[in-house]
Amino acid sequence: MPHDSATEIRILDAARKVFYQKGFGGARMDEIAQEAGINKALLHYYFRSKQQLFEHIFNEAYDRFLPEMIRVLGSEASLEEKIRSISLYYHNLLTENPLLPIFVLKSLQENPDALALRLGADRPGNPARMVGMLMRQIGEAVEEGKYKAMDPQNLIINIIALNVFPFIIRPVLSRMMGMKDEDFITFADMRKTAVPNFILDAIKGDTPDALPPQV
Amino acid sequence: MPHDSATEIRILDAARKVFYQKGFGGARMDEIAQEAGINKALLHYYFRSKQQLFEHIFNEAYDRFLPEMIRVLGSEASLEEKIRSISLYYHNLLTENPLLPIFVLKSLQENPDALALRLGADRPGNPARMVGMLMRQIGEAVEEGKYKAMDPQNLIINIIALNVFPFIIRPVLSRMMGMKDEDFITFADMRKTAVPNFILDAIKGDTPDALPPQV
DNA sequence: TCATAATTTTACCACCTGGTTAAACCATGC
DNA sequence: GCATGGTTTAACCAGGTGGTAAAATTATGA
Repeated sequence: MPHDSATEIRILDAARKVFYQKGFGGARMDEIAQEAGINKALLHYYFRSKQQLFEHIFNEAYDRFLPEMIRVLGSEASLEEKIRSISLYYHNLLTENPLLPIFVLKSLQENPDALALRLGADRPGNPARMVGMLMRQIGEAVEEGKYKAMDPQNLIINIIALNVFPFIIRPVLSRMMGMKDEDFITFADMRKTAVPNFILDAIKGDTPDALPPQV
Repeated sequence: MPHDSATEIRILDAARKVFYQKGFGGARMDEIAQEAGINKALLHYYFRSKQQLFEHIFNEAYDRFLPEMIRVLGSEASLEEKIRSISLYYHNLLTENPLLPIFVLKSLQENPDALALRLGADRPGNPARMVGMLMRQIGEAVEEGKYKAMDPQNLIINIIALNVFPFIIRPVLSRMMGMKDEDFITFADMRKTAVPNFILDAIKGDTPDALPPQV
């Protein structure tokens, strides 16, 4: 059982690169091998199958990006502080790993059930439980009259949407609005404060949630 | 050259279904043929190659969902009316075609350049031009003092993000937060008014865009 | 009715893909 | 040196993939 050998690290680096770009179905074992500077048989020597190699990469991503998020959500900070922290956190995470959102989405769509156990597991630090905590905090802040009445679940989705979406549609932005790489970086950088401001203004507003449409 | 024959329609229905679910790379010609109740050779008889069949489906999606959006953006309505209209429009579109966003994202990532010409073409009704018009309208409304100072591009991304994102992460919602199909429909239905209210409160708020983070 | 063209099927091919086998290579200890 | 065990490679295989050829079937019109 090899552990942390130079070869294994090179394989994981290559696999991460290829899987992130192409997803499970689109990735080719030969391409990963070539990217790692070895041949395909050796790849199977270290990781028995494509599936096992993929799971290494997916779990690694999961373990890398979740703990910090859980720390933020579970802290004693105020709602405003949390909203600002989450925005900064996503900004840093996605600037360093731009392909992460699409990778997760693709994986979840290609193989929904295999990942369900991981996401749904009822252990401490479980994301669902953390989201539940944040929802309670939102509910309390609303009852105290700090913010207008709203559905906590709705707010959480909005927070994540505003922070993650630009990275998901980055290719659209670059082709449709002619946004170059440096433009995107400037844009994303500006949003790391503009987004929490936008959210905080929204939840302080006076329009109740259930207002019917006027068009 | 066959046109609109019953077989061709069955093929397009089948291709739409399979391509939407699995993307270009994941789709199998045999599966499309079986779904259409014919065999693979006939598929190639109607559409010479997988690539051509795929482009039919992609262009069809593009032509179906864009004109109405352009009509909304190009109308004489006020900014508030447009924001409400866009939210309703996305809600209807994505409720009827839940797989559309992921299909577009996947396609754009798999084959970015082939679709660039379509998105970037400088013809009237070109999306980039419509977005430009909306950006000018936002800028004017801000100058009139109706809303706080903000970056128009930022607002457009926020509008789209809040409307589209829930449909993109629907699989996450169902597994992580235990949201059943009927729950999601209720949730999305509520958002079609909650989202424009959220946005309008946000842009009426008093926090300037450039406030530095406080955490 | 029957020739002609359009439609549909059967059988097939070349190529790619994940995975395996067996042999070769190489470090280590004696 | 050389035996041993972990590491790496070349060669290969079975199954699946997009695509094609040619025969069979069905519609069309004179």
